[in-house]
Amino acid sequence: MERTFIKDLKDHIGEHVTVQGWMQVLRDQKSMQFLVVRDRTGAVQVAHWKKGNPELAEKISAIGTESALTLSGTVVENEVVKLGGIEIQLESVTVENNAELPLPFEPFAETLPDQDFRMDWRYLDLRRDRNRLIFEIQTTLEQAMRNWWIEHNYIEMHSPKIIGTPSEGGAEVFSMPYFETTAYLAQSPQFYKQMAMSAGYEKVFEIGPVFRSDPSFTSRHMTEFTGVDMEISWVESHEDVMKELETWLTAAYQGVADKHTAQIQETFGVELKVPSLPFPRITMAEAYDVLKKLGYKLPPERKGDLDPGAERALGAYIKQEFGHDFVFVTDWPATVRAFYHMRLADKPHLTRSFDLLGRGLEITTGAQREHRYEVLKAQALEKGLSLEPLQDYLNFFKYGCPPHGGMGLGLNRLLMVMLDLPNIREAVYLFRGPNRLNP
RNA sequence: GGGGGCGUGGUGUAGCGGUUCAACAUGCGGCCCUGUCAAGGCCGAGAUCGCGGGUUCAAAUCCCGUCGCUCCCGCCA
Repeated sequence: MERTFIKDLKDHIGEHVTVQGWMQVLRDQKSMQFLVVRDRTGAVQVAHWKKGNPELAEKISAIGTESALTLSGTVVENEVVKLGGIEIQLESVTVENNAELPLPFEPFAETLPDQDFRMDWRYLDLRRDRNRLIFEIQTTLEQAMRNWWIEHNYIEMHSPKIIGTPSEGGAEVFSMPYFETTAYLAQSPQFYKQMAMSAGYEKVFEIGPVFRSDPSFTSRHMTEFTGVDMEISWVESHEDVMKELETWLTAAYQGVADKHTAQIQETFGVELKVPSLPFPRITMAEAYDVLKKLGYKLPPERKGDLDPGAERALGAYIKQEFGHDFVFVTDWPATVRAFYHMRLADKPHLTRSFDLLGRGLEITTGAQREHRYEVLKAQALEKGLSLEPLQDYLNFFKYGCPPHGGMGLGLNRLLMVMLDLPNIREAVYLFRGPNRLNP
């Protein structure tokens, strides 16, 4: 038995074929039966005259919506058929199940079941073309990212996710028993990609899971998500990191655009635009001026930081002024940044760091790192961190670590921005949040 | 952790003190229909309106508590 994909049926007119897929609709009439069968490549109408084979007719009548089936028949052209002008005249069918669906499966429905309910039945929700397309796009996106890295001599790393010391110091770490001691789930590959700089790998990337124990109930947070990290050596400033990042991200967009532009327009109503280079850049000080001009009021306790509303306002401003979806906000105050961010030489209260906003959503944080052992130690102490648990990390910089920098990007957030998805739960295969561990 | 919103048949909604208030759509089951196509027509099953308490002659409807979901803020990617 050789399977034919539905998109290829037009090349098999008059031939006997076998098709495998799901039964989307059954129209069971007095003398005829019509099925719409869908596989990953499309949908086709299948017709059967009851009189010819009453036994088969009875079998067809019993097929439940969304049953998986293998069918064979002859492909015929028929311009009356609205679905592609062809149909299969059915000869036999094998049905894998007939159970009633717990949720409606309506490809054209305007209202979907509640988000939480759909997550309970995620494996059925994922069958919808729109959802499958998201993960086809994700696959293309990751491949384009990877192609670029490989062309530019990056080394891929897989750092451990079970770690002995919280990697960025906060309370937002998951801990777990680990034999006679306690282990933590990595909040980021931050320390390990910097270790690769000390190891002399010069340019590394990693795509891997990231765990955050934040009790965040928003449309853009998860307790486990896919992090995309890069780190490069011999940079002179965070500007070098931003240049690398924007070039790479543009290539990733190009990869998706080459393959999916039409589908994205059709399914998400979004015109996928490959961002132009360079991305707009704005210092935090300038951002404050813009926000003041826009009349956006930041609470005084923010102290040089932004809040989500300010980020959205900035994103809209950049879109209006520069026609760009992305903006780098640079030179963040040291008070709101991690201790390992390098400071500006002439303004030590500011860091050589940046966030990348996509359509007003924070998708990336990056910086040049402080690679000088003594300075790094001093900055850790200044933040009130104790050096002892950090010692393994600090040691990376003792024996000839080049100046370096890098960034971390949320893959799911990037998909949200790219496809204009309203909720990160749509941009992940299975959502994990404070109240969601199953399925 | 703080704040707002929502919880009505399988699913999505309407009703928001009494009077067709338990409805509509869809799905499901049955019957009808010579080719349908998001098919159509008729009939039917299916909800003590999240749960507990209170107010009232009367509660899906008002109040309190509780649980669940959701969004925003905090935190971040």
